Amino acid sequence: MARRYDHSREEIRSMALDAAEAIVAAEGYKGLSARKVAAAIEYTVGTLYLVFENLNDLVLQVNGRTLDALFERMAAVSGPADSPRKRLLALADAYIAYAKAETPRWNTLFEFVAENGNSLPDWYLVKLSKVFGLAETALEPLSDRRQALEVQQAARVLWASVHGICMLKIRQRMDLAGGQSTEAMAGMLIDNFLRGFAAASHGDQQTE
Amino acid sequence: MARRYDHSREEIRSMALDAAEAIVAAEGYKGLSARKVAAAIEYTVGTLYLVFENLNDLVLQVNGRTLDALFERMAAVSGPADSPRKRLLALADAYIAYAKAETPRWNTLFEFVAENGNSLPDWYLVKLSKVFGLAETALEPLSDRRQALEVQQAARVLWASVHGICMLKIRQRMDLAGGQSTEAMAGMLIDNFLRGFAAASHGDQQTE
DNA sequence: GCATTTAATTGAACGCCGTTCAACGGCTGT
DNA sequence: ACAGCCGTTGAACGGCGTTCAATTAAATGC
Repeated sequence: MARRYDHSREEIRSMALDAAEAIVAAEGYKGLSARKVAAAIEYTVGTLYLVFENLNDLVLQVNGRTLDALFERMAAVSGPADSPRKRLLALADAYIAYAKAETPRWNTLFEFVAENGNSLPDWYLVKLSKVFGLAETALEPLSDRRQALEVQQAARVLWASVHGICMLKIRQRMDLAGGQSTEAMAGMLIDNFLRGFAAASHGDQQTE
Repeated sequence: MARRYDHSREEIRSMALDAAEAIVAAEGYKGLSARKVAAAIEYTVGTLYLVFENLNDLVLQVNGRTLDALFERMAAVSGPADSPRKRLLALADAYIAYAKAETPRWNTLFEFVAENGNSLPDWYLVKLSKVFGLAETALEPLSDRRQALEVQQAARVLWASVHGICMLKIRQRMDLAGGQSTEAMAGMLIDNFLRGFAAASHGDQQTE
């Protein structure tokens, strides 16, 4: 049995990604294997290696799709008419909602990363930047009174923080949150950070 | 070759943990295997399973040690004479310094977690709480003017956020930080959050 | 219409992995 | 001297990622 040509390379590629996403959603990152993906699309392992460099590559593509989905969901709630605070809260809620709804997929985003020596391809970094960019865009109106770089840095600090809160809650189901919901924690973060950010004029220093 | 009795169960246990820590430090979590640990302590795989439930159990113990080390380092820099802000900044710096110095060990803390269905044993949660507790203690002086619960929640939000920042920087070596150092990002977070937290009296709401 | 080339696909093979457990053989008590 | 104990072994099982010679159907040339 060879030379079937039922599907083009591109078709096989997307079938494999679909199958991999389904397996991850059902069994998590750990449950994913080349043999399972191959079986699901009714090809054999060898074929997968014609289309993907290796399993890491496949997972990276899956994560790329996840980042796209995340971006879509977040972009949909970010109305330009709203205040920075409202936009950030909406973005955080959307992020948290996605992480809760698609926990295995979201987890895979981070369970994977550390493996290949910390070097991610450019196309992946671009997708990541797009997600971060939403927070930056939301904060942009503040650039009147503040240096643009500082606002950008604030957006990234805030977004990394929202992610940290989300991580804490979802990964370890901890009672370390003091009884707050993920959304409430993110809200507390955003409110206090923005209040502090607005209060400080550029160059201010706290001394104690 | 049987019945050597060179070492007690407890000795084997700690030798295995030492070996596992060394392997993780050298090759990361992914490089760890039961066979490698066994070879390093000059026993065979079977023996490991008399002393640990399974490999997950072994890694959990390793992570327990990591949390202990983290706590020690952080506790050492947290002087009660300092202001909450200074203490938090010092804690964040110590946390970041540990994560940088012992990156594979620190990464293992989070690469492991999601595996066993999100249930962590009590002794592990206690160790985690101790680390979080340092941030809570640092913020305690604020409890004069604020409800104790709110201060505790703020500490946890802040700590999860510091972790998120650390994660972002260390796991993906990203330029998504806008050129700031990890310490600068954590400092920006803490300064703005605390300024905002101090400015808001209890029950205040931002409406826009 | 047949033979040859081409390339898509296979699946066995390699060396790993976590985990289990029947068997081994020094040690201890009698 | 012997039996039984039990700490320890290591082969075995099923699964993993990855490779690549072999297979075979389609495309091409004649």
